[in-house]
Amino acid sequence: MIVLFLLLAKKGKMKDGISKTPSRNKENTRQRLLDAVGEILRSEGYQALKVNQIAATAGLDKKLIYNYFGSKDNLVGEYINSKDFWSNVKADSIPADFSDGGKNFTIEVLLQQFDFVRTSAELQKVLLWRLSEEQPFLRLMTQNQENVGEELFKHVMDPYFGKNAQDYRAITAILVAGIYYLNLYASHNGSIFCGIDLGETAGREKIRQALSFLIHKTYEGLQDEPK
Amino acid sequence: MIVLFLLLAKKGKMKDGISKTPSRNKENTRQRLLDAVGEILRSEGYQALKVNQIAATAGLDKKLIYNYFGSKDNLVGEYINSKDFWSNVKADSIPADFSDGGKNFTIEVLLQQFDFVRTSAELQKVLLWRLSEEQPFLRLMTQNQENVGEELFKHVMDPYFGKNAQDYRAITAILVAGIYYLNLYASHNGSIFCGIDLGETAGREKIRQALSFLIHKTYEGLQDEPK
DNA sequence: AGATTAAATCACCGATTGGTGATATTTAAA
DNA sequence: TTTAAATATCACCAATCGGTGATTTAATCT
Repeated sequence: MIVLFLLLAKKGKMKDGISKTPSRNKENTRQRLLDAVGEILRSEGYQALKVNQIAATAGLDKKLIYNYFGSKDNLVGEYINSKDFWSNVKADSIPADFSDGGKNFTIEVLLQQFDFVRTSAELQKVLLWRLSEEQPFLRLMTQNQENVGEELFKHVMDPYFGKNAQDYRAITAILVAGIYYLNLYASHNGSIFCGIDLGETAGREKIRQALSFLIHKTYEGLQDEPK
Repeated sequence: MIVLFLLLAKKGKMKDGISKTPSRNKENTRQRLLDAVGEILRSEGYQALKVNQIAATAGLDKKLIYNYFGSKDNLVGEYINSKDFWSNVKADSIPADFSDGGKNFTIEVLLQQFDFVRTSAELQKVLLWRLSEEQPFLRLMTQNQENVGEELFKHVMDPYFGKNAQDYRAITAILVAGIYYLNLYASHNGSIFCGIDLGETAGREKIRQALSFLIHKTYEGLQDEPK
């Protein structure tokens, strides 16, 4: 009985008594390695993405990384490319009307982005990674992000703000950057920044109100004012 | 003649023909190790702060790190503690009058901070470090920063904004965080963020104007408006 | 000058890193 | 059933990591 179990287990036909996909399967193995990358990235960050670690997490031999992906960078790159981190920013994500120059849409996206970055360990790790290393696949991801944003700016905000379009972009740049940094900061250091406790609901609510306030004032003050 | 030169050089009494402090000097050696930490931090970042690397940069044996500091962390910690990264934010750094609730002072500090982070490789590396690892001496530095800011908020801005004090803090938190992130971003990734090129003078000028604009609007709109 | 002590170097340790050639095992085809 | 090919594992490599005991070198004191 025990022998039978071990035999089946070794054949990869069993897991908790339920048969699973055979382990000796190229596609399945590739996916397990890709999944391991995600798991490590989320839990420990890019620094922990070592070949041995990935293989151990996947429960496979590290040689397979080289067999199926050629290198660790290729494996990691394929994982990153398979993800779409900016889906919630896309114009078609929320079928809003842009008659207000995208004001409400912008507020919506910023607040949404604030919560998303806060709750997504993976995005946090990737953002940090992007600040720490220069990797081709990270460049690709960055280019992707810029393209998504450019589409919005060009068709919605630029026409609305006219000659002040660049000023509006600069403001959103600061706000988005602020959203990123605050969340990265809160995750690793004490969560108090400028006296605001980002670990508390009240503190985060203040940040949300501030974002909303700043966008409101921007749409008020930047529309007509020359220069 | 050659023998004499080698002898003197070996004795550490010569450098480019000029006598220097003797190499067999505890204080001097400690300082050389501390200096090496700074040099590596500025040029390669916290990830490169390995024991072997530090010793090699200082031109000394790594054993001395343990002899004089006990551990690498102690050495690095002593280096970090010896620095004051927030000198330009202190209230006494610029003897301004705060009759405007610190409005001009705030703008001044933010713009100054923007340039300082941009041009200081060391501060950038430390900020990144703080987002990546939890280290006791980084906690200390963070606490220091919070204390400096708290002093300003409590005595200058809080009284001015009254019940909206927390809202003002949230806004500055976003702006400061934005300043940090934008500069970190520009150093490692392509310098274009939200279509603003941070590598160009023009792009950075837009950011400065945006900071100034947002503070102006904040002082306008947050002073009287209830809630 | 010789002895004492502080300062610095050297040689080595076990663990971990990325990477590879040889080998074993399983599946599928003949 | 035998063979061939795909899949996965194993054993090992050189380089680097943090860390330490033994030793050598230089400065200081008598």
